[in-house]
Amino acid sequence: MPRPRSLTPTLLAKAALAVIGREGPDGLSMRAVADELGMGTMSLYRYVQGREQLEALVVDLVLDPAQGGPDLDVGRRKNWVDKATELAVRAHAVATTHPAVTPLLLARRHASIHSLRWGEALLSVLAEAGFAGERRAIAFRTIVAYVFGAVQLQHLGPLGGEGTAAIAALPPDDFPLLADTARSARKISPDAEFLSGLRLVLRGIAVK
Amino acid sequence: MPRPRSLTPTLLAKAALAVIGREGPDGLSMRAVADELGMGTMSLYRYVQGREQLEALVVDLVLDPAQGGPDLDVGRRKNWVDKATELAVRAHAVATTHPAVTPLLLARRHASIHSLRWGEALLSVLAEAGFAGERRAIAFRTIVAYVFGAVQLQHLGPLGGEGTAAIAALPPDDFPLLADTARSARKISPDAEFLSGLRLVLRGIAVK
DNA sequence: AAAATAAGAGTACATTGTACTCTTAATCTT
DNA sequence: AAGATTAAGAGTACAATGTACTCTTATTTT
Repeated sequence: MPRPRSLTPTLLAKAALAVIGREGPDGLSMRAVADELGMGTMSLYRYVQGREQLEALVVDLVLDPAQGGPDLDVGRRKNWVDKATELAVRAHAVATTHPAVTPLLLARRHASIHSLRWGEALLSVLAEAGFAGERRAIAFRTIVAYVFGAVQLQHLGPLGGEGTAAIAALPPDDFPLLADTARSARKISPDAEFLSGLRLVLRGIAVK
Repeated sequence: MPRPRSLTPTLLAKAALAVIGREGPDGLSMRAVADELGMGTMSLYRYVQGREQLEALVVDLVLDPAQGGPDLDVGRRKNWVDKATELAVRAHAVATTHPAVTPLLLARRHASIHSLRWGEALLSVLAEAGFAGERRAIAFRTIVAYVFGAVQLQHLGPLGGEGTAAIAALPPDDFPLLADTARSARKISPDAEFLSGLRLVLRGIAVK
């Protein structure tokens, strides 16, 4: 009977994503998204409960496999390490392809169904590999901690980023190893760094 | 010639910490801190450039070894794995002792000198163990990624937390392994979980 | 054509960070 | 001892934000 809705959650999320893309993460506001859609600010509240839920929609959009999120099918690979690597690399790729969304992703990923599906997929890889009970739980949480820790590190730590700037501004004599590491790290691409670290983590889990 | 300052950065940080402790992380505001100190809001700006710097002061205070932050002396231990474990555990302990400060810690740790010192200490442990160049850089970043990923996970994921609530609200049939893992994880204390994961990571780094 | 109902617009307010200006207290000079 | 000096601190004001609440309007069913 009533007037039909003009938006879908996906449309809303895309508008928010466009705003973030144009104005950066801090440019996201209810007003900006409403303007992007040519609507009144308060009209958004017909679709989301508030800003938090809007952010959750963005995260959901980015993580949606149908929209470029991580594909969860790793059936082809032979051993579980390769399968887990594939899942982790895809998650990492998604998180770093949209750098402006990374903070949102880190903060709200746990509320996204796609994120849960990814977790379930990783767990099933571990289960197939024979992990069970507490050992599986630990292995799982360790991988997840590494993946999202690395994403966060990469977000803060790129060469032009705030982290490196702070280090560069310090007396290098007090932090010789940190300076040296920053130099070494400059030669490694973020993707290669992630992969190398991931191999170490998975190796530690794999060894009996 | 002028009137002397009535505050030190430490005093300011302590007031901010008190506010966070009483009102939670979202309760931190320039006004609240000023009230806590019995000053006008704008007077704070004689001591900090803005809110960001105030947050940095809080992080610095929490990470200060002289105030309960991670002690960096691990000379006693025999092998590098034990030393690295000690450093990681201390960092984890600090980060989780002040749960209300955890978000700040994760966001601004890189700007704190104490955090850099911790990094330098960890690197020197790795260097003594014979790691150098890219291998050392990777090992270092891997450990750091795990430590702060785990802190973040623990912050979001405790039983009463938002993460678990979201999982519990879902159709358990779609996420059998996730549900099972949540059950297994409930038996493990956060500290034990952190330590177990850390052992896996360090083992992966140690194996030739 | 009219009624019904949810969609969407508009207004208003509390909360925040902070720019700017004014007042005041402590020190140094004479 | 008194005044000059200078930064400390108070006060005011404003822009940006999230959102509660009310009013209007478009669309579908009767």
